[in-house]
Amino acid sequence: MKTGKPVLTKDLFDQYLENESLFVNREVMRPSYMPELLPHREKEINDLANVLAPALRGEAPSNIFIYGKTGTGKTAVVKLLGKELRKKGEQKGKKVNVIYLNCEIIDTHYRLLQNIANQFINEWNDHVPFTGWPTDEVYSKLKIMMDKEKSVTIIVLDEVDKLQGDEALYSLTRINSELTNARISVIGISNDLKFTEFLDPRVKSSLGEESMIFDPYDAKQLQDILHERVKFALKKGTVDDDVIPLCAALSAQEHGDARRALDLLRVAAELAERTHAPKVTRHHVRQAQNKIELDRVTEVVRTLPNQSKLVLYAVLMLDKQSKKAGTTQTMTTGEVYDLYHELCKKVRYNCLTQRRTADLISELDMLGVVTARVISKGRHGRTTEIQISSTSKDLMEILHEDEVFKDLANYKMKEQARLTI
DNA sequence: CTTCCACAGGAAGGTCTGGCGG
DNA sequence: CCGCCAGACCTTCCTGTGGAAG
Repeated sequence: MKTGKPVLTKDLFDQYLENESLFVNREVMRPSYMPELLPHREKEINDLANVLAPALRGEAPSNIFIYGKTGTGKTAVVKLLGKELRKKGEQKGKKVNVIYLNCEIIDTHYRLLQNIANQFINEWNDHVPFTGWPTDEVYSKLKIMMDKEKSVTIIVLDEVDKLQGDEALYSLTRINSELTNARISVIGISNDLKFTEFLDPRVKSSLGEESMIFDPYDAKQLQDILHERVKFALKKGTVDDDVIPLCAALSAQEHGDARRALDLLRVAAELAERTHAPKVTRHHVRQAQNKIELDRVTEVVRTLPNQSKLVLYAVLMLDKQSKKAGTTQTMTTGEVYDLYHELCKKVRYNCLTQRRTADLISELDMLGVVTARVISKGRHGRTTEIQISSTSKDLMEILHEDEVFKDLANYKMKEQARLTI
């Protein structure tokens, strides 16, 4: 830089490498990381182990359903036990297959069977293509493959409620009676307690032989989980004493979601690192909370339908205007609707009714983009008071990404009358 | 106390899309 | 391919209402 020459990339990276990193192993803090130790899930691990144990004697364990909110350790427990089971099976000479499938990605009957079948390809060289075969044929092929293997297979279906239709589940439960040498059992994981209510009764009875519920963690338990991970993820002494309790408390308020707690701490540490701070502090946690929330809101706004975007645009314009005038930053349904109406004409959209617009506003409220509450102004009627949420300051730019809204960037509001109110 | 504003928000019905069984 | 149905999305019409002004 002193010589005026362009900075070489090498120097840039050198600078990065010279910076002391707070992390020892960043991966440990990511949601995808599978820990060896799961604090406060000992009971669940034990119970599930008891259910699965028959697999080691070559018998099929009961099918089981596992419920629990996000971040309560369902997947982690199942994966951990799957690993153990495979290991133990090898030691004992009883082969146990554990196949983990996420039904959010593998969501149709065909793809489910295809994926299971392809787990066996290394031994028998047949391969099932990702499309082209009739589903029945995949099914019978699968049966042949499994019978040749003569082993117990445990199929884990994560997010099983995302699976389309129940034929897929039905055929999996039916398969046992058509196998001679092999056995399968199914573990279904879901965060929807009412999921089984809508299932075919036959599937329901055979699949729900056992069930387990994972309760959310409380703040104390979350602290233990965080401590356990921090040991491996961050350097010693880089985390202030009050940081972990804070992360735990904030996440416990939500749902007791361990994933959130870890995210919070990881983002906080990343922010600290970026500002070359020697330690992660409370301050960073607060910043992290804002960042996570901002990222969430940004994503929500990007994927909003255009009419909702336009309504939001009107809200943002009114907010900007009232701030310029130094008045309080709230507005009413009527004001928003009037401006929205104007904007509609400007961009040649067909304008929705006030009734519908009111619904869109309350949707924005539920998504946490704006805050809306019903108030009465006495003689001046009853209305909803709207405010943009604290994290939604710079949403205008996101809306401008959309072609339709670009033209509005230099659009000025006509009416000045309400400034005097 | 009554009045009455400016909406809230429920009910019912219309239109369109997309999946599904025959 | 067609008819059917469910559900998303809107409209029309409606009744209900908190509380400052009168």
